[in-house]
Amino acid sequence: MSHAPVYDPQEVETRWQQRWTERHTNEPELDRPARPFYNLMMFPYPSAEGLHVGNMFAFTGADIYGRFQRLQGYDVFEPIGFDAFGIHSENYALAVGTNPAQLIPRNIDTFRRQLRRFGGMFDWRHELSTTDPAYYKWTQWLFLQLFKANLAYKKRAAVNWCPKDKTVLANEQVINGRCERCDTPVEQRSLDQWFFRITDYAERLLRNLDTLDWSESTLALQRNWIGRSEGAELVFTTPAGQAITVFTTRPDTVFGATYLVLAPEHPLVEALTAGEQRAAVRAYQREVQSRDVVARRVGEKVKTGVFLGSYARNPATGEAVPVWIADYVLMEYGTGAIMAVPAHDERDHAFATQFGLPIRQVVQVEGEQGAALPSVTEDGVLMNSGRFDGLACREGGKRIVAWLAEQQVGTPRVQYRLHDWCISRQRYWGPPIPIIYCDRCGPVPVPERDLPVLLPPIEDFRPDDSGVSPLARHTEWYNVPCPHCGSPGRRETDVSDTFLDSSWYFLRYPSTEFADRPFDPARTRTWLPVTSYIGGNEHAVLHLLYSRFITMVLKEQGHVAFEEPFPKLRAHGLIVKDGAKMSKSRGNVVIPDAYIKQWGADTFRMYLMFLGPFQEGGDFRDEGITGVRRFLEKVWVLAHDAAGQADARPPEAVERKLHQTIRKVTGDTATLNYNTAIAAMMEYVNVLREHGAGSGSSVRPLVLMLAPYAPHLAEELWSLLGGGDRSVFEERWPAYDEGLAQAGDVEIAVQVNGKLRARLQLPRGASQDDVVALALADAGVKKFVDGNPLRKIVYVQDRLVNLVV
RNA sequence: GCCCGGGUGGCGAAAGUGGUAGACGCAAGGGACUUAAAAUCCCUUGGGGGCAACCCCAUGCAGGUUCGAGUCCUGCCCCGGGCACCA
Repeated sequence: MSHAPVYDPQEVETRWQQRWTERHTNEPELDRPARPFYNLMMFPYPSAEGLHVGNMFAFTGADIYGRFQRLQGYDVFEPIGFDAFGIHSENYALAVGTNPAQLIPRNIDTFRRQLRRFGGMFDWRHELSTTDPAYYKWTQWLFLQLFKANLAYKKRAAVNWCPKDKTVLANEQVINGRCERCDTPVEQRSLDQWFFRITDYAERLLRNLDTLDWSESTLALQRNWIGRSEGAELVFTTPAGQAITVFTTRPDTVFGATYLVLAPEHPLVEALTAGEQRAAVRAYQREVQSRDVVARRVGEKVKTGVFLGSYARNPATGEAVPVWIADYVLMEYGTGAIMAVPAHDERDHAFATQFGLPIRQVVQVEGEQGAALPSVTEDGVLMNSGRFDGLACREGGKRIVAWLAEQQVGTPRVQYRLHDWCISRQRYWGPPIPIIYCDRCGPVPVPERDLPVLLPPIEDFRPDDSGVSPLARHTEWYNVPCPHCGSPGRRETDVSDTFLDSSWYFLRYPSTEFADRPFDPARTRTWLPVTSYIGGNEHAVLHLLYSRFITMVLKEQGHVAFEEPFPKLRAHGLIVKDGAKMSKSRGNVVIPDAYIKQWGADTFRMYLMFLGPFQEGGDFRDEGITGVRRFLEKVWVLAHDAAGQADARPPEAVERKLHQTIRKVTGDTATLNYNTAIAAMMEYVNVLREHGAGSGSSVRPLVLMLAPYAPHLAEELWSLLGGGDRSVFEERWPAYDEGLAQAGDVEIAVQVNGKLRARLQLPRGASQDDVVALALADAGVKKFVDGNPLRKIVYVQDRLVNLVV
């Protein structure tokens, strides 16, 4: 009969959260840590709705890992902050008609309260927000470093434009080619925008991936995004001598190139258009432009295009092939021009069929017959290709490029899908790009001593029809003297992309108290690169790629000593609701507050982790939560009972299970298999209860193992079991003894012809002869052996024996 | 279309290198305690057959390798996520 008091999670949890704050439990020594461990999780964007279950799932998983490492004896630094700039905040602010500068602090307050309540091991001394001038001063500084290194440049690029709202739209604000607010069809506009030369680093970004300990899924996403392809640039020449350079990954098929297609924006279009085609070409260019940036890509794949009225010479065949423009060729990739091989490319085939262009087969694939078959495989043999006939595609391609290179009309070439990073946003809610335009000096960087360029607190932050940021209306702010020559200048009015804010926040955390430097060299040496990064694959490409790029640049400039910020990264799974991603529009977003109130943070944390494998995610259903709560109550009672008893050595069966459990939980926690670690602890509790109850020596290790998962409860029970005033997180993770974990008896499966027929309970280490003899003596086995001679015996020590007859 | 994950009981899920499928939990059914209910505790629970001890069938589908396949190989189907006219 237990005399344990009632488990009241609210009371226990608030009490321990207070103590953690008072005693600075979660604040490691940053300057002289013995064993630094930087435990990073992806900082949230503080939405008005508050932290949702998806955030909590991610943070809990990362927090368990941090707490586990702390119990291993590391000085764990687990910071948190807020990614509070950006279009989401701004759109919400527009919707409610309040300046985001007023809204964001409120949202952050809510998040801070929720993050404390769930029991994260956060070092709040080092909280940061990207909207804090003390932070974005250094975001602007970062821009200046790239500018000075000639890695930032300005270029005209298309943006989405809503003609009714007269504003620039982000891609995510365009729904089916229409403005998400007013449903007006969106157009393209060309604006001068700032870009970072991330493509200069494409090869390094790709190659380094092989050295990183990352989730396979994240690596794959990043490799695809960088999108390396090998091919060649080939030159087609017009009778007038104009060279049209195309990029192809299949130079082996050049003999089948029966026409050329340029992107409608290609600079040569004007010069290549014959007089009689002028009107049609203009009309087509206008039509393409009238579509938004998104529709150009995801629109129907019906091929459209116009003949320019001119021809160019195929460098391989010497024949004149017609030159077209079509929107299926993109200016941003390759050279903006392609040679079309309709016999072996689906898109070219569709286009050629539609416009009656010739199709010539140049690859024969074994087993495939017929000239009209568009085969894109590489394991074919060349045909209709002059002296290259009969060569395998790969080999033939190489020789054709070499041959064309001799004539100066071919070069091997590697292409990346990755584009330069456009960081300009014609918006209000971001860090102003620190550039001043001067008529005499051109674009002049704001001197570092003048940073930050403060975002002015303006009344009307609505984007307007000028196509420039609302900041342009703030004349006091906008008009400044040129830092070079002092003549009247104008500020850059675009702000930078939020991804720039988040591309370096991990460098800032250990150094938040330094106002005069972005990151302190000594602190950075101690704490970086990040020891463990846990986050979702929604950031697999943009954030994780930009952070790597920025770190490479900082390394080159001597600001940091490493070029990969996250040597170890694990992607967690997605929490879905009723089989679908949670989103405001679906109305299936789960807010954790009510669950924490009803069940307590410890129960809710464990429930989220018990739902399924952390790295796979799962469907949120609240039915199972009661099982976790029951488990914690059992632990509560066991600990209270044990606290009142003499500390006896547990019975053998309990001791064995204990050591097996420590082994299992240690391994599973280290590999983020939290669901099975929890199951193992449940099994152990079941065994303890079967043996009546536990003593201190059998319950204390359980409390330690539970601590990362249910930190408040563990603290409470640890102090009850003699921990005194010390936090359980000052203790060490329990060790297991392999000998004690080994079972005395084992169950050996007996199979006849691979089918299970009996099980034998035997002492560990029984010999094959003994096992076979005992197996043959078993009535059930005898029946199936049926007097036949044994043809073969398969014996696996302490596991099974298979008798083959 | 391409690239990643997945498909196992009523449900969430377990099964180091091929070796006793379904641990752990939920739900459900039965029982104990109770005036009663809740809570708690005990038992049952993949499907089928048999009074039984046992037997047969079962890890998306179809083949294959093996003494033995949820696990490996080949070809499909379905679901989730990412990219998407990238030449």
